Amino acid sequence: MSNFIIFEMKLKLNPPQFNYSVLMSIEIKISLNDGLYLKEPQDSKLGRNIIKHSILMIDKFGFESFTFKKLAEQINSTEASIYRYFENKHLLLLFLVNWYWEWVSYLIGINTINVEDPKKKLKIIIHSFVYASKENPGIAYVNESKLHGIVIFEGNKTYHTKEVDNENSKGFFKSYKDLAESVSIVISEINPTFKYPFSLATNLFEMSNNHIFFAKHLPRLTDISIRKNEVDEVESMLNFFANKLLS
Amino acid sequence: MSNFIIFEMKLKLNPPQFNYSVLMSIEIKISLNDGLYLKEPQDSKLGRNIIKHSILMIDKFGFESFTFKKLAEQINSTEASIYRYFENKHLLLLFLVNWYWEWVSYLIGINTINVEDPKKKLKIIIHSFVYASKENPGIAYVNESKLHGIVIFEGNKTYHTKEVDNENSKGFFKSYKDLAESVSIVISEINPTFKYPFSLATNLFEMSNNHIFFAKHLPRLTDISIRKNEVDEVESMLNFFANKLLS
DNA sequence: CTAAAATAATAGTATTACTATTATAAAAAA
DNA sequence: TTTTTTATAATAGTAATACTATTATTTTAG
Repeated sequence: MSNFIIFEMKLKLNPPQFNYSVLMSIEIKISLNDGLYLKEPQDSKLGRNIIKHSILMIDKFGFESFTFKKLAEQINSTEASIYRYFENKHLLLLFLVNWYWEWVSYLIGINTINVEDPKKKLKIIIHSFVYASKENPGIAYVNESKLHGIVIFEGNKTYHTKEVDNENSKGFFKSYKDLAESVSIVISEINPTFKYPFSLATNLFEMSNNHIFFAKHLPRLTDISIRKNEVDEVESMLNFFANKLLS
Repeated sequence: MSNFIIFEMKLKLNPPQFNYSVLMSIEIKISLNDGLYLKEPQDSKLGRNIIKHSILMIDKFGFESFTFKKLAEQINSTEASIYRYFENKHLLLLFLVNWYWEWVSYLIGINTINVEDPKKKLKIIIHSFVYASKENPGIAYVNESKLHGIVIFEGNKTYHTKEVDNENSKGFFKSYKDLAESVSIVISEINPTFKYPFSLATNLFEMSNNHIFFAKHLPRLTDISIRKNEVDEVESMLNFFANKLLS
């Protein structure tokens, strides 16, 4: 697992001496394939700013009209400085999406700890797919909710390029594949004779994103409606599909 | 239905007179929402050339690196002339993808004529999703097989843009929605109590394209393998999913 | 044969996606 | 503390892209 946890202790000495308080903060750092960036953005203020504001800007204006120049203006830096962190905007998007895949894996990990029943596990997995954004906001420079929006909107542009095979060989999709595999294991625990555990795993993930999108933008392509709570409905639908297929 | 058929008769008079032969050709013209183009490309030689070679070039080099300039060079025309047919390359892609959706609808239409049993109908639908390209090549200027490749690779870029809502309101996705609806009707015939006929319809279509792609480029995301015949396998998988869900 | 329409040729513009160079500021090492 | 290293900012420049505009030439239709 490429997630790890840093415990950081801050000692705040209020004047006068002896009258002090101790503050403890826990921070999760998700570490990703280092081919995705030129310089680890999570380790510097500028880097974290790039992450933070690229999420906000891509969410707001869309990936196509997002440029490093505009981002630089936004964070009062320069195009050249951003290029020292990311080779190009496609790899920045890939970084963000990988971050999201790892985040979902992490959520599934902590929420299924001590859960034995694979059926319950799969329910939690489905919940994590749909509600990944609403969980406790873990990292200050990542708005998980908007990042989820980006994954829904732009996620599959990361692999629908002529560079897939090349990038795949460098492990740029490993986080997604690991996620799919861990889900497929649960699926096989529920029904060891089920022939399509990987396909179902990815399909549940893709379907979750697709139908949240369809409900909002192309409602005639789905039975989910935003009039009710669309994410709840998507969750029920995925549970229904999974249960029926694995029964 | 926006498909119609033109019967055209060509009379070839071989010199000398009286020694003649008659040649009859049937051509299908798929007509699409006229907001997709500035000038109907199917009605002129240059227009048909644009369609033909844009399919070949997008399939070969990918949508991102496809430009009107390169296309113009390829067909010995000019950028400006292409712009008289299509406002921009995104709308050209949307035109092509709509053409494909209509083509699949057309195939389903002719192949399910006189078929009563909705289960058989759904089987034919799934076969059409997977094998749309291998059916009789209908139109000289469209390489259906490569167009299917484009839909697999670039299809969902057509709606993952900030213009979706605007373009949807102009009916630019009508062909897809009509296709989904016609499939959903068959699904409801099979099982009238099934709660997600539209979702299943689109999911079967998307899944077909996704898993053909995954098998080739991200094999750990699917159970389909290219070692065997991947399209056949996808077809079996979709049939299994549909049958199980509707049972 | 003429008029109208379609296409080609050519030129030009703002923006994008970068690369390169130098100056300055901040952090780490001596 | 000073020096050295490293990170960032400022500035400039380039090839390609996604167009628009204008005029010339060719094709088609009446």
